[in-house]
Amino acid sequence: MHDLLFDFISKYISLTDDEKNAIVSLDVFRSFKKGAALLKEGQKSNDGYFVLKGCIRTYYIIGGDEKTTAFYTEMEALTPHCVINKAPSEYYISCVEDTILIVSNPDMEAEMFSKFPKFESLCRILAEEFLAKQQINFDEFKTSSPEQRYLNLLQKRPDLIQRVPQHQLASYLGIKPQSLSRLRARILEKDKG
Amino acid sequence: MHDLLFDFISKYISLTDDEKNAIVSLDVFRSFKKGAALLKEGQKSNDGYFVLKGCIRTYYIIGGDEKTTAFYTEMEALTPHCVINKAPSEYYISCVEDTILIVSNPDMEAEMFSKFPKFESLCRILAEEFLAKQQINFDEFKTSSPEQRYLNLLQKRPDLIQRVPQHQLASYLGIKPQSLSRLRARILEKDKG
DNA sequence: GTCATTTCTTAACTTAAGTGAACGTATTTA
DNA sequence: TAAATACGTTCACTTAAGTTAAGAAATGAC
Repeated sequence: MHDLLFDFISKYISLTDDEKNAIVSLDVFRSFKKGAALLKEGQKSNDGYFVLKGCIRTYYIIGGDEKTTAFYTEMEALTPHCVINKAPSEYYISCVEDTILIVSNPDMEAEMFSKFPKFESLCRILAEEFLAKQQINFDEFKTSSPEQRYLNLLQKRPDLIQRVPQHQLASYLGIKPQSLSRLRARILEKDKG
Repeated sequence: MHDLLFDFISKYISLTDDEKNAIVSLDVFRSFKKGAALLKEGQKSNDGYFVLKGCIRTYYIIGGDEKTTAFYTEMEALTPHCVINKAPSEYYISCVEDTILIVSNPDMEAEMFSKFPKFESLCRILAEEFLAKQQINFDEFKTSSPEQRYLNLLQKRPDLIQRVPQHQLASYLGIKPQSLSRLRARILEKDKG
């Protein structure tokens, strides 16, 4: 379990045994059951998440129905907006599967950063990297049709299509569940013809 | 000009005169004319940008036409994807108006970070903040119709609608210029009725 | 100032997504 | 186990975006 994390970190910076021990001793590894709620609309929280195993999603409830906007899987990090702007959360976060997370908070991070400045470098690099990736995702979303977005997802994150219910995928693709059904039927029809 | 920058930074961290001088002596302030190209598809570059005054945009050329995906205005930073992944750029960057930028690169940043670790904190905080903001933008985009997105933009960045040509706004909203024209006519019609 | 180009709008037609409803099939849970 | 709920698909209909084309208005170049 810890090795998963350290292998990942080693791609960016090298850690001494001291530093590894410091992380482990923070005791931040947490397990959650499928469906568990991590954050609800209106709540304030300081918790940031890093997915070691499993899958979590963010969703809004708009006009009574769920709009899933993001999925975070292995080695992806999420700092909810409410942690940054210190306001009640606009959205929900819950577990799509049984999930193991690192749960951190700003105080803990500040302490780690002052003890081991290297960690702040790591966080900066990860944030910049994820930001650039996120921008590309957004660009692709804007410049393609729902059908293209689905086909793109099929290429880039085929696991998601297996792991996640259709109606959650639909809003992730910016459409209604019925439209996703139809669109998939359309694609199958094309492949046949 | 420098005050613009220092006032902005002072919201996050406090700088000594030494540190301010270090920034100024880097000599990173650059002026560009409207329409100037900062980066082209296929080019490699290490330059990151911070907008002091003016407006720049990123765009792709897909099937022969421009797809504008982002605008950066005063006090917004852009580290192009090609700087992060060290590959040729997928997109273009150019100036929408006469613009004054800070142009930085990883070597320069590394030097500043080691001399003044505070700058790395600043960059981490800005990246995390921008990432959370970006996520909210993306969420809003996914969960709304083109018309809602236009109305939303009218609320949140009314300046853009003045500063930027319609056809660039259209792709920024994820639609064709004709659809934006029609959509605006539809809104005007509603307001009248 | 004139010409050429780009930008914006309008219109008619095509295509695909939204909507509301029905139905079969899991999955829960009492 | 039975009833209830949630999920995915299909259908008919509505609405809005894409496409193609044409023309008016603004901008830029010479």
